[in-house]
Amino acid sequence: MTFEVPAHGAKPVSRIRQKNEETIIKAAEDEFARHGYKGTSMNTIAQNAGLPKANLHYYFTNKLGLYVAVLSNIIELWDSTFNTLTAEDDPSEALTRYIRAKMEFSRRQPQASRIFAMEVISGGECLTEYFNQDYRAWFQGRAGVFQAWIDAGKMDPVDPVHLIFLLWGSTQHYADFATQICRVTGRTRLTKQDMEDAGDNLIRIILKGCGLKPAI
Amino acid sequence: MTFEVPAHGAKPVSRIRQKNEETIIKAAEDEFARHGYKGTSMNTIAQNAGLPKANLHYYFTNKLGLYVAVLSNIIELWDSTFNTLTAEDDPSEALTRYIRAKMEFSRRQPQASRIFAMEVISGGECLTEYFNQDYRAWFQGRAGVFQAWIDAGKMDPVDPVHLIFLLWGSTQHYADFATQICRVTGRTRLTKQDMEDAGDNLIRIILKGCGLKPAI
DNA sequence: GTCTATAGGATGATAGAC
DNA sequence: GTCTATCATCCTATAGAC
Repeated sequence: MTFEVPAHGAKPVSRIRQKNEETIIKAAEDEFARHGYKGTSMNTIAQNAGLPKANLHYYFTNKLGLYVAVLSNIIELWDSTFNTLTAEDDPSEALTRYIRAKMEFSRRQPQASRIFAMEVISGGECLTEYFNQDYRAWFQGRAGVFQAWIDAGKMDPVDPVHLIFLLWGSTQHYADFATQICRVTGRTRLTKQDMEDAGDNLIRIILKGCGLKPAI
Repeated sequence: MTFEVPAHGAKPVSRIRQKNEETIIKAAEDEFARHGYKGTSMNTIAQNAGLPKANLHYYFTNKLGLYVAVLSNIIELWDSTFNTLTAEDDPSEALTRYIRAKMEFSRRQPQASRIFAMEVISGGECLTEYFNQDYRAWFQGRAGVFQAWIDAGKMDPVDPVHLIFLLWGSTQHYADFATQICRVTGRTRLTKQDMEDAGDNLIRIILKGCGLKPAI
């Protein structure tokens, strides 16, 4: 268990506040993923969190504030998955690891993926802070890793930027479109095995498509 | 110009009704794509359509009715793009054509793609009619085309079902996540050229990844 | 810190004149 | 078929007692 050490001058975060905020954010995540920002009411979140509605406003002032808190939470998770690749890595191994990590994310955090997707689809106004200069630089850095591999003759000269979109689109699809996938394949939900099969398939096609030998 | 020939006993569809319904659906599409179902108000749609709010209710009774009408419209477009592949086709040519068609759809009908995506992400309750037995059979048929190619030794033994999800996910990403793509690449919008480059890249990687020689 | 009661605003829907 | 005026509902947010 870790203690919150408040910065000098900042208010200490009480144990009870931390716990309640977590409960509320969790409940909010489920609702926002299912019904979008507007489609979610503070009332429903309060019920799912087992707290009176006024408490949500006590902790988060606004509905928008709560939503942004949920989004920030998601983005922390997002970033943590994103920095596994370096130019020194073996391309096959690194790409395999990355695809597995993204599929694992789609499996374990589908709501997070969906909230992020809905936010981006509807213009992503709450993500302007996130989609800033740093983000663009970070993205160029990621693309640079692929470019380094290409320049070293380790993989085909594909467009690194579009390769990243291919990786994102194909892996996130399993979280965001799970409903459609289940309907079409006659499943009620996607099992761990389903997701691993999907990941293996992506790894096989994308690696070969980039002129890489499978690392497995 | 085609005339609407009403079925026996059905009400004739007046010229003015047809025109107004089109105007309303178009305005509704823009709003639903941008703000989702709940986030869209009949008031705003009416303003964008240049009609008084009460007219919307005259033509569509419900907000839900209007939304379903918009969705149906989208699904017609959807289906028309989906039946280009047959087992007799050359796999490389057919896949190339299919990816191009999907990218063209993402370019020309991004709102349609986004509305469909948001509906699926949030559970797709309005699509239960669409996601029916026929849909599943149709999907199996599509997968069967790939399986036939595999059985004939024309391509690698990839999982046909997951290949379809790869095609869908990677192409739709360019419509649904256009905001993120623009932010990250420093564009204000995706041009026709951007989309063609993206399509070419997908074609190169996916065809090679399935053991197919490029058809171009 | 917690919770009830309620203000204040927006929205879907309809009645009814034209 | 068109449009104004209005109702009823729901939701965010806050005041104020405990």
